[in-house]
Amino acid sequence: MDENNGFFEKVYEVTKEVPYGRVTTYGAIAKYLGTGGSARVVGWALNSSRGLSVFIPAHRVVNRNGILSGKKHFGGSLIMKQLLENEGIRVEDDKVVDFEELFWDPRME
DNA sequence: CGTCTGACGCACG
DNA sequence: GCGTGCGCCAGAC
Repeated sequence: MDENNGFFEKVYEVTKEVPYGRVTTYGAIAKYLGTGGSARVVGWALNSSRGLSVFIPAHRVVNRNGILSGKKHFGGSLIMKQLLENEGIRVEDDKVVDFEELFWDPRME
C-alpha cells in the first residue's frame, strides 16, 4: 500500500494487525519489512507510536525470547503485563508463557 | 555537522 | 551456556 511506504508506517500496520491474544517479535517485523537486522528501529517506531491518535498494541510485541523488553516504556512496569494477561496471554516473570504458540508471524497473515 | 543512544538480533570467543 | 561486539535506521544533543 502506498501509505505503508514508510518504515515506521509498516511497523504500525503490522503491529495493529496482530490478532487478539497473539504476540510477535521485533525481529519478525523487521524481517517482514525486509530490513532484517534493523529490529531496533522497530522498537523505535513503536516508541513514536505513542504520539499517534491510534492505539498500537505494542504490548503484543516482545523480543525474540518472548520477554517484555519494552514494558518499562509503557509508563509503568506492569502495564504491558496487565494488557497481555487481559488478552488471555499468561505472563510469567515479564516473559510470555507458551510464547512460540502465541507467536504471530506477519508473513503468516 | 558529528556522535551516541535505543523497546533487538546474531555472530563470535 | 554466557558475555561481548557489531550492525541496523532514526532521532536527539
